[in-house]
Amino acid sequence: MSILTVMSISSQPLRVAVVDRDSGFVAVLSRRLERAGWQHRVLGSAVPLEDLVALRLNAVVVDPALLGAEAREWLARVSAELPELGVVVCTGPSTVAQRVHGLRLGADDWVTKPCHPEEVLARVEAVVRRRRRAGARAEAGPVVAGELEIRPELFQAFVGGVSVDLTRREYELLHLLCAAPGQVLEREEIYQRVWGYAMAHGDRSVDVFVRKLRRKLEARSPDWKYIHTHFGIGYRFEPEPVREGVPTDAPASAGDTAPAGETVPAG
Amino acid sequence: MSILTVMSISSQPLRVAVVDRDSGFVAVLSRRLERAGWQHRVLGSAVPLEDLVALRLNAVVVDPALLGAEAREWLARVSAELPELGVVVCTGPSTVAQRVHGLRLGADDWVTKPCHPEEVLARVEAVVRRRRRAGARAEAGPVVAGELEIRPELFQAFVGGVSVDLTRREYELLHLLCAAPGQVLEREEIYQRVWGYAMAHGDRSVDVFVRKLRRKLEARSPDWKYIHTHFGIGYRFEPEPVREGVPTDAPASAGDTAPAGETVPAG
DNA sequence: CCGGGCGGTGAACGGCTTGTGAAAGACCTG
DNA sequence: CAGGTCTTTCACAAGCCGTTCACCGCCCGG
Repeated sequence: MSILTVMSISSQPLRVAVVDRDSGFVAVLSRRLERAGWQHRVLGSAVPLEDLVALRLNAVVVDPALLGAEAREWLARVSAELPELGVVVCTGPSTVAQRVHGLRLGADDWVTKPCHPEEVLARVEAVVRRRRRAGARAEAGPVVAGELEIRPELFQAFVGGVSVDLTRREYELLHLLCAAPGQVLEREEIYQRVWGYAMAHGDRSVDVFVRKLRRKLEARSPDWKYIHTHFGIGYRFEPEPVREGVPTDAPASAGDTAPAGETVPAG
Repeated sequence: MSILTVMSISSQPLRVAVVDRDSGFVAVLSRRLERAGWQHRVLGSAVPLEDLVALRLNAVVVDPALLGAEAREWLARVSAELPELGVVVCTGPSTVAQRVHGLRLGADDWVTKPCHPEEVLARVEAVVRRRRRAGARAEAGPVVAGELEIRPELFQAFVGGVSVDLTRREYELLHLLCAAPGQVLEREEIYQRVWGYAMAHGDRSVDVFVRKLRRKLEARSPDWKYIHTHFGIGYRFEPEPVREGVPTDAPASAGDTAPAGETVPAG
């Protein structure tokens, strides 16, 4: 219980529609939603998809009994046409509901009444969280930086087309650096954005992970340097790596005059 | 109510023939079809294909018991000559072998009696929808990944042409993984899409079924690794499996450059 | 030239995640 | 209702990863 409360507090308010006629259920759930600070609207019957769009909802809690025989179709359309909208089916103990569920209609989750409002909230949150993450990953286009390629939709990084095995932190750190090529990122900011909270004084995690990344990347393309150190500040990612050791003669002279740290790519 | 309007627009009435002699079943289903506004016709025995064409049907619900010895041929011909026509086989208790056999001959789906008329309707709708956009989408098309092949129309998987005995959950999990080769899928997403609802905290079902799949697959092709673990994230399926233990020397240099991590499948 | 601070690096510890076998429970079948 | 299969849950083992620490080298300011 207390856990659920904490969770709903920590998450930002959501916009939810409840499509149900069970007055008792609606009343309890409604109160709970209000207490969580979520904006919600109770609907006595299903509405056209267009109206759902107009409500700018994050999720909808619906009893398919109100949808009749078209429940399946409705849910399928919502799922297909409103990818941002989470759908939690909330049914009575009927067996038909279970069959419908078995037929995989397109809802994200289901709850059987009677149930705790807490549970509904928790499931709605889980569904929305998942939808958001999936959407974000699908939206975030691939990042290409020289031989290096990051594909968020695959959750993977590639060097020269070959996938690099990265842990979660490694991947997120590399993604962050790659997304801002040529830009110097302060340690504090890196930590904040990868770890999600403020860096404690004396924490060396960022350094250690930069080390790990360097090792894994340079194992693939030796004598290329992707991550540069800025003393007293942080790190910088270079998409067009500068060859170390042997300075590539031709570019070297031209390169020294102007571009050294510059982002200006092959162009 | 408004939803009904939406629904009737989206799922237009279908034309269905029911080939069955089970009077109880036919009566119930008939009434339900009428209520859904579908035009339907009950046939006491199988009819020549030409007549089916004349009826301009969207789908046919048929008990193969009525087809007698010609059941196989009939189904095969329907499948071959009437690609627009969905076929839902509705039988009494049958073995998996019989079902698979029927599906192999061209049926799109099957239901076992006794069953809820809702279920029949739902399956017919699904089948018609699938047929309508067939060909273009690989929705129900076979998935081929290296030696592994998945044929949704048979509900079966094959390794090197030999079928693998999989349970429902195993099959669906493998299908999901295969459909996204090279992609890292998070546990929550896997659970959501295979189980159909949100994963509860601490649920280990995905792990257990990955274990089962690994065991069955690797029993067929030892020292090949299909399913890779991404610590703290989820799993990834590799269509072009990497041989474990001994790094294949010759292919290693050539192979590393291109094929390994590539996601781009055949089509 | 020297010293202090900062970053590089390797290793080790602890916690958390996953692998794995088995038992309990749900479901279907006969 | 009995028997089997499939699914879920549980407990323990194994392994990985993230963090921290210590030491050393390097950069920068004096």
